[in-house]
Amino acid sequence: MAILFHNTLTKQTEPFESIRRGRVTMYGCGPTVYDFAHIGNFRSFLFADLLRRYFEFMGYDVRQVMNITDVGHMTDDQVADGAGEDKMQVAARKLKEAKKSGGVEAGAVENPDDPYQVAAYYTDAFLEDGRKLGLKVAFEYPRNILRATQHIDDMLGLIERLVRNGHAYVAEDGVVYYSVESFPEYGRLSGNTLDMLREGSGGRVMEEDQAKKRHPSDFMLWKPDPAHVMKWKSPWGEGYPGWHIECSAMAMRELGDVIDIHTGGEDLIFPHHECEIAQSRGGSGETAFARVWLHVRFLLVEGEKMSKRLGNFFTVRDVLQGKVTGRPVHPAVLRYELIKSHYRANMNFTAKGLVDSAGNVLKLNRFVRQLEEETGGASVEADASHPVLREFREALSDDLNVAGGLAAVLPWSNKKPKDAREALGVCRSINRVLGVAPLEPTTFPQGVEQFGIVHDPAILETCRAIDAARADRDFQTADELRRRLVEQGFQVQTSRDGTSVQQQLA
RNA sequence: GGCGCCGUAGCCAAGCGGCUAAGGCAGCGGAUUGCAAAUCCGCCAUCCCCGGUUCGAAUCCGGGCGGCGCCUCCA
Repeated sequence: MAILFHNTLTKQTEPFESIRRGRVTMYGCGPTVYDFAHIGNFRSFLFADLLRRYFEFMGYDVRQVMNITDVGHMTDDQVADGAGEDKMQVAARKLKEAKKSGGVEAGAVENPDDPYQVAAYYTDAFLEDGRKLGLKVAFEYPRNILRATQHIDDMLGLIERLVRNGHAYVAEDGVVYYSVESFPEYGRLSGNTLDMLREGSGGRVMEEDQAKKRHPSDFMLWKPDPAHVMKWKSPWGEGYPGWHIECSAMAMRELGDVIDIHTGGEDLIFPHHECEIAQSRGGSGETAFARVWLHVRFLLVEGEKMSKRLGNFFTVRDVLQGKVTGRPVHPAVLRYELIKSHYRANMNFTAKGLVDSAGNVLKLNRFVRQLEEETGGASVEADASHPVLREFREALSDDLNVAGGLAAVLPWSNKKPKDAREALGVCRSINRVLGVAPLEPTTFPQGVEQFGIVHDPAILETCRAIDAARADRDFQTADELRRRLVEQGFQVQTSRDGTSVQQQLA
């Protein structure tokens, strides 16, 4: 069966064929660690995760690599390459403020002026969030998640090659620039042309800075700057790398000169990915860097662009702690919410959507739990021709149509299956991709409670009190106790068999 | 102004030229219940607009309109 993807590079939906049969190499742009990652970032990371799980589900041997940008790039790079304030310093200042106001636990970062400590703090936070949301690659750190600061040598090697073969030059200010005019295909990915870029740059960049470049779109590979907080020795003086070079250097180091798939948010198409292609191909001489480029659309929050000003800017921890719904959200619910719609359509993140997702996640888990009880947990490997598996596979094979896949699973899970063991096998197969029912025990060894099952003795005692009151026909007391449990975020079921509660997942 | 993606019910969303347009949430009616919740049964859209191709289009083509992104750091 054909696997189809909409390739940004060709602007067409085309059949996928990996470079090496049965193997896929994937590179995805990861987070910068100057702050906590937000849900928009995670939509993109989860897309890469889903893609990787899909290929594994299809029997491919997958190697997925992601970067962590822990080099402090500059706040005003757009005005003049390397201008403004170092983002690590901004992060340090914010951390100090947060420590004062108690926003960050004291001692979390001993010395905020040490950029490596700041980076380590936010890297840990990212990994923690990623693991909660079932991001497989987050469990492989430090393998497969590479930090830019650990790969300066790879970057220097690539820059050297680019200078040597004429794709890069040292300008009179000592900065090493990539010459976009040396690479005829610059602009192919984004649909830009050098002429258009030249015009478009008018009035937006500082003339004096541009004068040192051969073309306004030439971008920085290395900037000598001994005063910079994070700096490394190089043939062009002590300084720091440009922000595009890390991805090229690390992807090629880990995955080879040509990779199968490169992913990222749609905003990265230009300039970041355009520049990556230019650097990588300039260095390798290959006719491609990534054969397929996949880009995730932006996420909106309640119909609006997420911004700190509008107050609709949410980190993963904000959502999990209940900042959106008013009660804690189970990580599987957030995972489901962020993967349920097609990656090439804008998704609208809403409190209502989260609650809806919680309903579906609960339903799927209930279904799996029932099957486990019925079979004692013994599943039968489901035949690939099973209608649900087939539909699921076909939907995902069509440009990773998760919604279509869910459309096959949800109606099916509403009905009692004929063969429970086979059904359980189907669920387990599908869950290797979705990762929500349940959150896989292999990837969540500890720390995440079973879905909705309540162990709190005080709560269970209240349930017994309700039973007692109802037995006495003291309905006023029973109703009052029930009302309190509901207020605390529990779903309460009273029946002849006694009162039981389930934790709301969102 | 240039490049690209998207547009199916209140919300999410399937659909890839042909049975009465999946499914979920919400809503409504009913069963059940001390009352609820949960559960079960039933109801709930002609597919952004216009034109074309076709025996037949939500599905293909052309033109609009709308949303979003990029062209400047950003998933």
